[in-house]
Amino acid sequence: MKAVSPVREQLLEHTLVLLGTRGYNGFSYRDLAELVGVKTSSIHYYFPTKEDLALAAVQAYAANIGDSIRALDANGALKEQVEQYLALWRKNLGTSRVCLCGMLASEANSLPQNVLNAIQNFYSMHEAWITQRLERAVAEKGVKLPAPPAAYAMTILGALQSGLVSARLFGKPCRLDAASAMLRSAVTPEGSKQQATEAAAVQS
Amino acid sequence: MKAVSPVREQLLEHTLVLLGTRGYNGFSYRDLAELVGVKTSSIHYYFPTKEDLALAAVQAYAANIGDSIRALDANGALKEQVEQYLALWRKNLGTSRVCLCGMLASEANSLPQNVLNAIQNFYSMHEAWITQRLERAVAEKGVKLPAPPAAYAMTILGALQSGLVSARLFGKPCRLDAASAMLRSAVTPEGSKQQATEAAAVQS
DNA sequence: GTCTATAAGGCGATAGAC
DNA sequence: GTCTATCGCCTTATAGAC
Repeated sequence: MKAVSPVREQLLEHTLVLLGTRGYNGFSYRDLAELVGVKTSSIHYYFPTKEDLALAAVQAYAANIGDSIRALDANGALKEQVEQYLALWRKNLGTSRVCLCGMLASEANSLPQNVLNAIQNFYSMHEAWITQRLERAVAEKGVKLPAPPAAYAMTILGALQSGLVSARLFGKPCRLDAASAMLRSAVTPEGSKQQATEAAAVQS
Repeated sequence: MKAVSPVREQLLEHTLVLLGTRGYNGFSYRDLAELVGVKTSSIHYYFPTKEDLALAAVQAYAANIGDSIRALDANGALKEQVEQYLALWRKNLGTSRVCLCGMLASEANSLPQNVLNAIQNFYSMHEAWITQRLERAVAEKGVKLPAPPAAYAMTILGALQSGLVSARLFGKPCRLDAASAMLRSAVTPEGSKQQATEAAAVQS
C-alpha cells in the first residue's frame, strides 16, 4: 500500500476537470493552483512541467475508465454491458466536459509523443472493447452489421466522442443519443429493435 | 465587385491553417503576424480582437465548404455526390489539420456565443446535407439504414470529424476510412455492397 | 512540502507617428 | 494601412528560505 499525497491527488483531480473543459492550451498553472488552494510552485514540485502533468492526467483518466470498463465484464449479459458502457459516456452530459482524451486528441499538435501514445492506448482500449461486443452480437445473436466489427467500432467510438462535443456545443444532451442508439441497436437482434430505434429519434 | 485587401485575405488564410492545426488557444497574434510578414498591430487593424478573427475565420471556412457542397448538387448521381463529399474530408489527411469547426467545437468553453452559433450552423448544414442523401437512398434505392436518416446523419458527421482527429493522432490516414465507408455503403443498395465493405476493413 | 520572490518571455491590445 | 513603442497582465519555470 503506497502512501499518496492528498495535494497531488487534488491537483490531478482538478487537472482532469480543467483538461476536459478547457483543454491543454486552455488552462494555466495559476488556474489549477487557485482551484486547489496552493501556489503554482507547489504544482512544479509534483509535476515539474506541464507536459508531465498532462501525461499523469491522461494515465489517471485512462486507468480510471479502464477499471470501470473491466468492471462491466463481471455481469454477463451483452445488453447490460453495453448499457452500462453508454452510461459512462452519459456521465459527461451537463458538465461542460467532454472526454479528456478526445479533447487532447484534437490538440495533438501541442502535445509531446509520450502523451499522444497514452491517448492512442485509450482509443485502442475502447475500440477493442466495442469490437468484442460487436463480434459477440454477430456470433450469438446473428446481428447484421453495416460494416466489419473493427471498422464499425471505430465509427461508433468516433460518434460517441463527437456526440459529447456537439452535445456541449448545442447545449443539447440529446445530441449524444444518436451515437448511443447506434451501439445499442448493434447488439440488439432485429425483432426487438423497435424501442431502440424510437429512442434514437432526435428532435431538431 | 467589392475591393478586397490582400493582407486581410492572407491573414484569414493563415488563420484557417493555424486554427485547424493548433486551435484557438494554440496560436497567437505573433504566430500569425510572422506567417504573413506583418506586425501584430496590423492584425488588430483588420480584426480588433482575437474573437473577431475567429468569427471571420469560421464564417469564411463555412462559406467555402458550403460553396463546395452546393457545387456537388450540380451532378445528379447520388453515389458521385457522396464520393465528392468524402473527397472534401479527405483533403485534410496528411496536412496535420482537422476540420476547423470540429477543432473549435472542442474549444467551445473558450469561445463567445456568436462564434459558437456559426459553428452550430456549420454542423447543421452538414447534417442536413447528409440527411437528404440518406433519405434519397432510402426512397430511390430501398436502402435499409440502422437508424432514422437524421440520427444516422449525425453519427456519420461525428464519425467523420473524429476520423480526422484520430487519423492525425495515430498518423494513419486510413483511420478516416471506416467513417467514409459508412456513408458510402448507406447510399449503396445491398447487392453491390461488396467493394464498399472491403474498402472499409481497417488494418490495426 | 510549501512558500516568497523572481526570472525571462509571451499574451492581447492600444496610442500615436508616419 | 502599417509601423514603433509600450502597457498591463499572464505564462511556465526556477532558486532558495522556512
